[in-house]
Amino acid sequence: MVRKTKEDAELTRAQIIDAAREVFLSRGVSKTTMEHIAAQAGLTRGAVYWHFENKTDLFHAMRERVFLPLIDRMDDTFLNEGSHDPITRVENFLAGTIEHLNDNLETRQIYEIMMMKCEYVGEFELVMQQILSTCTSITEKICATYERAKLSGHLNETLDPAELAMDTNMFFSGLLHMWVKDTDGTKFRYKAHDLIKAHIKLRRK
Amino acid sequence: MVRKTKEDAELTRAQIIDAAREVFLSRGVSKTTMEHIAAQAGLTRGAVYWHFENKTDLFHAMRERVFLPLIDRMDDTFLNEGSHDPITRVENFLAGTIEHLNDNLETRQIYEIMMMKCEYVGEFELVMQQILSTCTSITEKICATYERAKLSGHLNETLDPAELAMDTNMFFSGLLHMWVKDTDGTKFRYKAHDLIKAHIKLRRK
DNA sequence: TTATATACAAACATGAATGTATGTAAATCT
DNA sequence: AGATTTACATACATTCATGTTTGTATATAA
Repeated sequence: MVRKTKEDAELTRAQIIDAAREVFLSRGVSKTTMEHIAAQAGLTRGAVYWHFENKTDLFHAMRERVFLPLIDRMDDTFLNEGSHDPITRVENFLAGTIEHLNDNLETRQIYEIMMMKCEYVGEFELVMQQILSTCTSITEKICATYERAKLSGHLNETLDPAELAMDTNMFFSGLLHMWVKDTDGTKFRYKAHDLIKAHIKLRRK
Repeated sequence: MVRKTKEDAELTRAQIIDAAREVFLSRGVSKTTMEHIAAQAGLTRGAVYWHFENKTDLFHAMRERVFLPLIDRMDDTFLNEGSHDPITRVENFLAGTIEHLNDNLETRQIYEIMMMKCEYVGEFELVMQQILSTCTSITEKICATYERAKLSGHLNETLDPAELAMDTNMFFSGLLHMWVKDTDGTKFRYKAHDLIKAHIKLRRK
């Protein structure tokens, strides 16, 4: 059996990405070979090399599955949830991200790979830069939201929106790391929502 | 030239660890070979294999140089700086850790390796567990300190020490990650102390 | 002072992993 | 219907890293 139809080929492509994710997760990106991935997908290296130039190419394909949607979701939460007050919108963004991780196996695994099973060296350093600038843009959006909260009187008026936004960003970054790294869920995952509530409570009037 | 004295051997051992750190940093742990390390140290693989069983063994030796002192420093800051009020002691711990990273090249590089140039797979998963439990113990110490602050009236009395401690822990974890990852220092490093001040300010009465 | 253990260097053997090249059957185009 | 791609599998060549073994000069111990 060879030469599938075009849709079939697209399907095996996705299948290879899924296989790569599984193997990356259990063996780490560096120690994963094309053979591992092919075997996990029930194919040979020939198929993998047909669809992807090399492991790096495959990694980026996997990553895009998650990080392009992330940007969209962020805008949605901040711009379209006009019914809640600004501080609640921030809270919903934080809680929603955690919920999304909780519900979505693919996203969760890719985050775990990127935080614990990947070395940011050479061409991967660009990825790290990209992550950092995503963080910066999140901070800016949170800052703008806190400023609106200040205007609408929902924010404790003794506090500075810019400082609060960066504090929230550090908090969230740390929370994400802990959440993802607590793979058995015994130490941090179950507290995540309470932590977010407590963090947000510090800001409310 | 062979067969050095016992002190000479101990010196080359340290030299190998230093070399490993440099190479781990630039090539990532997985892609580093014993040959790379030996060359960087001006030796052959024979020397490296004499002092260390394998790369993992060498990695752990490198890591211990930083993480054993860390535990000590933590106790010092929390227990012996009795002259300041509790909240200031927390602030000093946070700021002191950043300062230590700033001043100490070895520590900074090892943190960078552990956060960005290392895959936590197989035997390395234990290291991650260890890091997580260190975090938990930090939280506990911060919590105890906030509780003393509440008793001594330095803490805003509407706040819960346990919640605050976990919030501080997430904040600090995020800050450390950002600080280390901002390798050129243009995005986060220069703000670190202000971020800490702002974070602590939220807690003071 | 001689024997032995030490601190390495050099050589060897083995096992991957990679990328490419070739083969091939079926889908698609003309 | 025949020609040509496509979507893989298979085979090949090369490079590279590892671990081990052996060699050896010198500390150190007896």
